[in-house]
Amino acid sequence: MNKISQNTPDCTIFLLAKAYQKAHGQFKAKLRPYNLTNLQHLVLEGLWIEEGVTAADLGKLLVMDKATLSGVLDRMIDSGWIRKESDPDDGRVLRLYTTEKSADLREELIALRIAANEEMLAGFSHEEQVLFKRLLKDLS
Amino acid sequence: MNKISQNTPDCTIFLLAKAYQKAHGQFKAKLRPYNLTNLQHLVLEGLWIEEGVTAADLGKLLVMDKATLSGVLDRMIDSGWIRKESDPDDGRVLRLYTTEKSADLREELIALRIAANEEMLAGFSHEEQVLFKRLLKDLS
DNA sequence: GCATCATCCTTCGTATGCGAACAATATGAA
DNA sequence: TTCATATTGTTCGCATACGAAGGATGATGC
Repeated sequence: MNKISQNTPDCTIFLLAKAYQKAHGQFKAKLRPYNLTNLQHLVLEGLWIEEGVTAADLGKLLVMDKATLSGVLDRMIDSGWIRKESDPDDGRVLRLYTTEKSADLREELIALRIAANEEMLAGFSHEEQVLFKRLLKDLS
Repeated sequence: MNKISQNTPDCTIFLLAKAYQKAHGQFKAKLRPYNLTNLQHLVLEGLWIEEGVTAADLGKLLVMDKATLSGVLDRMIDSGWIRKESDPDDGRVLRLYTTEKSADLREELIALRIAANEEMLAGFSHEEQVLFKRLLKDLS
């Protein structure tokens, strides 16, 4: 049991995965009362930046596979967070818009994301936080 | 499109998720020739540390949900990487062992993980690598 | 010895994540 | 114009993830 605690730290990918899983899980718990998943929240943040964005562009924005996005969008339409409109100029394109429901919760949900980020980094000094973000950005 | 590039960097959880996804995807590509998934590789590494480990203990070791692990183990048995044995002293317990197939590839697969880690961190200085690992460890 | 509780594993349901194939549509070259 | 090609979104298949419930088994208190 403690053998692995001497071994796995050499695997940074493992550490990265577990750090991600923990942060993801904590944010997930915060979102549960809203019946939103992490990915659905991310889609809303994307739409608040670019209302009427194309599904393809949103996928690029969020670095998300279009196959994954397709299902997420359908579920968000079913639960009333967003709506689709087909582009009049290009029959292939879907444009995405937020609904009143999401507009009403916008400030609350953005605050939730900010709080989740702060909680995750709470144990770090300011310098460590800046460095950590830079290192992560360099990796992506 | 560039609006989000000014915005998402404020979300460290997003950066963490994307860094994880990228590292995960690169390792996944390396494992494809072996018909192994990332999680299956991780299970093998766990078994090489503790042959005959309990499924429950392995889950704790790898910080993995037992529900997830159950399916992973079944697929690994089907593909001949591991085998199950029920504990003679405790009828609830399954003990996991590697097969010859995985023993034969052990050094190769461990080298693969080391290479994947080095590639991921190749852009960092030694100091940055050490610091990055420490920050990740602190998060988990 | 038995009822209660804890533990181990499985199964189910829902939601990613992503490669691959596909239909519908647009675009560009001949 | 028409055919080849590219793009958009959907669907399928497989593999995580994980909460929740359930069945089998062990341990504990009385």
